[in-house]
Amino acid sequence: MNQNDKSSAALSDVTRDSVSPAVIKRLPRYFRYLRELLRNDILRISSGELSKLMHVTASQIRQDLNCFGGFGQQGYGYNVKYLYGKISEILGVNRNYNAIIIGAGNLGSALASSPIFEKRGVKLVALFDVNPNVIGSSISGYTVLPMEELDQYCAEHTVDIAVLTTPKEVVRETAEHIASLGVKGLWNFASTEIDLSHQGVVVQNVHMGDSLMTLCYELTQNGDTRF
Amino acid sequence: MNQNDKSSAALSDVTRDSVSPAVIKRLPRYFRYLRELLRNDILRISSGELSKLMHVTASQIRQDLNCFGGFGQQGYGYNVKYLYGKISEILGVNRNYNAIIIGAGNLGSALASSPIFEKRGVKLVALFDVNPNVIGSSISGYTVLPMEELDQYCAEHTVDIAVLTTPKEVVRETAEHIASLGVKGLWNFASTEIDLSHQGVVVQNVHMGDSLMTLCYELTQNGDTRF
DNA sequence: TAGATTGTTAATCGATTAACAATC
DNA sequence: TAGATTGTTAATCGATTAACAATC
Repeated sequence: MNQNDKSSAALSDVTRDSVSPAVIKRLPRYFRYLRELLRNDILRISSGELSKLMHVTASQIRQDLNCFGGFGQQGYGYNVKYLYGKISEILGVNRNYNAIIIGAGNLGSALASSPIFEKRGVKLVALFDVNPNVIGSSISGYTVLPMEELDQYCAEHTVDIAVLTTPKEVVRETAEHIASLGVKGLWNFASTEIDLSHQGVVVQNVHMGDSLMTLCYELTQNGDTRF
Repeated sequence: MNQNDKSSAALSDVTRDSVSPAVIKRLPRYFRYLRELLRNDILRISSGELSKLMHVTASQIRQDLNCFGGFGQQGYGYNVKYLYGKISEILGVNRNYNAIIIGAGNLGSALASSPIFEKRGVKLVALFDVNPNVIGSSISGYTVLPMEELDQYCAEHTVDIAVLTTPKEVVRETAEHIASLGVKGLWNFASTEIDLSHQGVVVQNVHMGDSLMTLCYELTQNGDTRF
């Protein structure tokens, strides 16, 4: 949307050069803050102002954004709408990726019912499960399909992302199966890590439990009058 | 459990000195792999073997573990059971922290029904919600309590961690309210970031959406024959 | 033009890796 | 003892911050 040819070409050139993982990990955070600014009708912001808001240095913001091109203007700052558009483009928000959920248990249902996909331009298209009690039931407007239909479904539809919310015991074989069907992205919620990079499949392992443990660690360090 | 006084004292000394954030973030991963080794009756491992398993350098493993003390033995390697115990201790797994969930919606229910707390030595003790349709219902054996009873509950019970699964619109005020009741740890699932470090409250913001966006970014970089 | 703020280079800081002496 | 592997120091690498010239 609203993209001019010149900067779009420049963008592709730059994004092909590998950008540091540290920078990439920060992009979604910029995306969130820019959206919030836009929601509050703030149309212009300097790296200095944004740095106060986000609690990072202005230097880091300018450095980060410049990995992808000169999105600002000297003496003015950044046009929030334009910058938001660029970050969205970089993150692939306007690519309309299709996602399926494998495992329509509690977590799968929670994800299906949440706006998490929609807000990031990802379209949830189907849910699958092995449990006969769940198959055929309706979750957030989706009829849960049996796993037996997965192959056919993937053959007939474009599926970019599979969300894995199966028990961890079966997640590795499920992942390999899905990869064999040509799905190129896995979003894995099982605590078992998956690596299919050798097959050209990108994986994000979520590990909510690690986050809980880090919290416990910090609690344990932090004063902790109970002990 | 099974802790000898000398090494325990040494441990406290070391943990008080601040360990680098990069190391801390890796601890839960060691915890996971060590548990898995133990489950497979592997009682001894060298940094070299563990490095192959975890796809990190042996040097990093030895460096990381040494932040907390000499847990290995030259010429032998590491005793898996002992090391697992030590990491557990560092992460506070045996401290029996109590947690409550605020917001018994889809995600809150999913967490309550999962073994995520139990596996890390955290005890879920109650769920709260504002929705009259949810209050009084039973989720995974817990009767959902009305938010009005939160203050009294926290006064009468020890609550270490509050899990925030409320809509993001109310998460900041909820967080401040909970902090005012003396709860020292927040596990926040709303996409709005919370910082209450000035009040001595530790917070882990989960941001599942950021993970999804990073996946989309990688998909976009990775070949991506659709475009 | 003068003021402001970016883009970018150089300096600093922290984290990772390599190497090896200590030691089981 | 000889072999293996840790603990630890030193070297490298990458990421962050500071500084300032370019420029709107």
